Amino acid sequence: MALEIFGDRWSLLIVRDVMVRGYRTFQEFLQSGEGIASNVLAERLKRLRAAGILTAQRADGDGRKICYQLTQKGVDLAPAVLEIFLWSAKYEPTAAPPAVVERMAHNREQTLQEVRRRWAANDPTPVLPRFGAAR
Amino acid sequence: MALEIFGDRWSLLIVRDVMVRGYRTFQEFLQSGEGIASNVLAERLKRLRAAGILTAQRADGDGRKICYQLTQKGVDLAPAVLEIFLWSAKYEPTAAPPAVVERMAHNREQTLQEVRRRWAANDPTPVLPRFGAAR
DNA sequence: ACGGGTCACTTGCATTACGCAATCTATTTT
DNA sequence: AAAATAGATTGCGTAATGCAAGTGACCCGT
Repeated sequence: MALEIFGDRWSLLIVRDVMVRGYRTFQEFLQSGEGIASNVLAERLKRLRAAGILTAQRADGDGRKICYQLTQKGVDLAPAVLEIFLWSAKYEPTAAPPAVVERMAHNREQTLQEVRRRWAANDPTPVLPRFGAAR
Repeated sequence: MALEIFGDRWSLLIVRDVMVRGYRTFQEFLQSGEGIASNVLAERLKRLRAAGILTAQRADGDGRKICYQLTQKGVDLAPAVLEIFLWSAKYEPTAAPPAVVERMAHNREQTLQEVRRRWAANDPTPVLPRFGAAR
């Protein structure tokens, strides 16, 4: 059940960060406040690419940066990520404002549409603002 | 994002097994074909109970067996489990018949209702028959 | 009521994964 | 050219995992 890929503490978190927080680069993932180690991050990014969930390319304008993006397979995880987020919001203390959670819970399809739209448009604007999204 | 609880290879698999395959006992989990080790299984069951996702009680009729059940918090994971299952069915080889997957994808709410109904009625009949559910 | 089997774990131990800090190479900035 | 930055990689100690064997409680047929 996909747990060969997501059966660890970090993979889904990375997917979520690129999906709803608009993260693109190694540094952004590293400094996301979750505390992943750099070697583990490198290994997970490699694995997510191998699994066809992320793609990577050098950023134009800065040849050092590598720009990670979701594939179709990756963005198709949006419903799962959303449901996990909603469950977490219900049962765990979260920094996300209740109003935002409420809106996402009642407009799931609209929220997903928005995620897909931003993905298709390569729009890195966060779906969830900076308040810690889903801890 | 709940990954302190599910950030491992086995926890969600256990939840799925009790949720849709009707598993209740240690032996059933152990022999589910996934290959979890008994010490790890014991530890995960303990953790899921501590997290308030499972409860345990001795089976009436056999004082050796311990009957694990989902809590409300546990059954509320159904949407997330369903979405992960659908994603897996789409992108991984699965033993589940395409017709079944199709039906679940198009009748999500009905499928979830059925899971909740069986949970409320304490009905261990598998939602997914024996074909390997969601590998 | 005794012996064998079942059930839910535990224990011991080798292997693997992880967290952390330091280091490396390529590229960009000053 | 020198310093800084980005994306990793390496070394190492600790924690988690897999595997086989063992433990104690309980059931069942004789």
